[in-house]
Amino acid sequence: MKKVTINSVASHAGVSKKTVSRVLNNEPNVSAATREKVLAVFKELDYTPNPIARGLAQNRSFIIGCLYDNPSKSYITRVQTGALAACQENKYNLLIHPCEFRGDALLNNVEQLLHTSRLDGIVLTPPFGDFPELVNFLKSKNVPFARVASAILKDESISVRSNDEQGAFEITEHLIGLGHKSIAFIKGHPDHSATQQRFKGYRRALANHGIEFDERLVEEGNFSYHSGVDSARSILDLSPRPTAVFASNDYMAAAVLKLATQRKLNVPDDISIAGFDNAPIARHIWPGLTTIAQPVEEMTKLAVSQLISHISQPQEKPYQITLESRLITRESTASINS
Amino acid sequence: MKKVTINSVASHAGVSKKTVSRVLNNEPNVSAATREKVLAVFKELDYTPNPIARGLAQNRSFIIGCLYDNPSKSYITRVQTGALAACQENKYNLLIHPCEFRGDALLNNVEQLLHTSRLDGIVLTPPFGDFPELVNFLKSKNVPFARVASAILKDESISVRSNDEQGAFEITEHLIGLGHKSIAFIKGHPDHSATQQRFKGYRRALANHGIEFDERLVEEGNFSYHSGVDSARSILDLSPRPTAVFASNDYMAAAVLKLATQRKLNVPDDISIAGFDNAPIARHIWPGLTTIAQPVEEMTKLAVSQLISHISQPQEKPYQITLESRLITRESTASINS
DNA sequence: TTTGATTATGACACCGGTGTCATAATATAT
DNA sequence: ATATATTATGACACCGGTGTCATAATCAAA
Repeated sequence: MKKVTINSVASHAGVSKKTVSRVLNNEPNVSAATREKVLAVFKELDYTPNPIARGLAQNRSFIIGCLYDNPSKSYITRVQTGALAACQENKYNLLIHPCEFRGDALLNNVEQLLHTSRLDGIVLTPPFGDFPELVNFLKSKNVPFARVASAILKDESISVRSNDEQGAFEITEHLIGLGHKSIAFIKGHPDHSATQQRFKGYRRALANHGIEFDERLVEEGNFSYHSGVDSARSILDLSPRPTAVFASNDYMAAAVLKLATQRKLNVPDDISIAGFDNAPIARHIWPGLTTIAQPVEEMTKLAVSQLISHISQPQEKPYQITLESRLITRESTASINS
Repeated sequence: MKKVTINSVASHAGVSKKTVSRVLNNEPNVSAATREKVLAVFKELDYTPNPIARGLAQNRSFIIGCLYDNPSKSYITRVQTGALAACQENKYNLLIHPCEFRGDALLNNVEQLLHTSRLDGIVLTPPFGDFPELVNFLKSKNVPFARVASAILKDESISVRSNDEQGAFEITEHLIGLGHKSIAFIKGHPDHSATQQRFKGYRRALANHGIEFDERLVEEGNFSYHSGVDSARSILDLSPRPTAVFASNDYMAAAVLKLATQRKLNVPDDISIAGFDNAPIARHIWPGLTTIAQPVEEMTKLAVSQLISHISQPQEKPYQITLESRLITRESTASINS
């Protein structure tokens, strides 16, 4: 099976390769007859342009890099799904780059990545979108990038996020509506802007309902299941014990649930537990976790689409957008009197 | 900042670009002095060869595709981690390709993928390594591929797997050792060869210990949590109820655990539950699941390394290797008398 | 019909590497 | 010292596309 290139198409169609190239790229100044002829040869020979050659000529790789460092596998998978969807629509490839570095090592690692892989753009998923050094580094290198689920920045960068503060507010309000007044809170990883946002939402809900904020009910977690276990221990040891716990993500909430169950506490009768993210585990455990669902795939897809169109048309103005999240109630939260 | 290419290096070092290329690729016939000189210029100019140009010249993309369709996000992440490790060592990129197609649509989809992305090779993760049509298709197209966690094939293809049959045997034996004689079994997805292997291990353990195989204790699942719920319902409705359940993966085992707990059964006192894979959920729930751990990252890394070296040195004989799995006991299984 | 503007097309260089082959430089054998 | 084998190096074409520019073909206006 011989290779089909632009040259074979050109000679087959009896035109120059440049004309074939014009048809390929929908450039103007090709007569309808010629266009038809060339398109027919495309079909006949089953031609697909070679992205490598195109990349060399245009100094592009058609590859988007996706930077992540997240303990939640399900979150990563959702991010990838969204990013892939956008890439496939635009004939781009996605290069995944898990990365644990911080500080200078991070910048070096990313520089290395850009240098060797010749990425056309890069998606920053949490927490990377919230590292000013990294964002400024990319700006200084003129590398197009998009930020997903990161804090709003007063600049021209592409950013798609969801309303963490509002989600946390709603789920806290849900607990308050069930009669809870002593609601413990487990924070997420301090590097993630979502951590601050969710905490803010929690406090705003308390304030809105005249419940005094109590420092002792707040634990520092880092989104990992393990950190949730530690926080859960402290919270369940409190006396009086809070009647509800709101953990900043579902893994930590699951840890609270596991520990509570180990201690023969009944959830939700003895203690209500709420999470965040609607990770698969939220419905895989008993009782199912009340949580907040975010459109992670959609966020990422939007961000990557926008990134790609920005790469092709740099004049286009990038946008920042915030999507809505949604409260999902399951069995882990109940009225305090039930 | 001007671009550094092989030409700038060549003129800077006062040699031809071909000589620079020789140094780059560690080719022979370069004098030590020249080599030093060129290497110094590499450092001085911070030169990295352009993989796109190299790819065009050698008709390679330096991209490995990873085909998957698996309900378990954690499994996918582990596969990706292993594949990435091998790719990075060899300066390859990994293209991830989730794919739900079957039959002809699958072949078309893969052909499309190969055509447009110019992959140098492809990794088949479960269940794709067990689709003869796909394997034969790749062979006929002369596309290098490696199979991960798939059944042994009597051919020359690269394959790395773990011993599912033995793992299932051991965990079943563990249950038998605890005194269980009525052990239900939930099968996995029929497309996966692991499904048959695990079932075989279960039956072999029963036979080895003189326990009669009982068809009624076997349920058909598909590795998804949801299928586990259905199977769990049937099993828990049996009368007499089995004293133990061995599910072919942890998600289905978690479903059994959830349903049992909902029905106020005590695990493991009323019923023991065992899973397979050692997914994160196995230790995120209470009680933690007894399960079999497999070296998924290592398997995939080995497979991809082998694939890449096969691409560079096609004469090298590909190998098939089987790695060991390991029993992990947690709280979900206990002696029948306890 | 002639002229000028516009559209269609192709020749050719270029992107940044690698492969082939000729030749220059050096080492070894006679 | 000469012939021969071996090593080192560079010139040049090529991979498969795109960009630039010259020119041919077509069309509208004078």
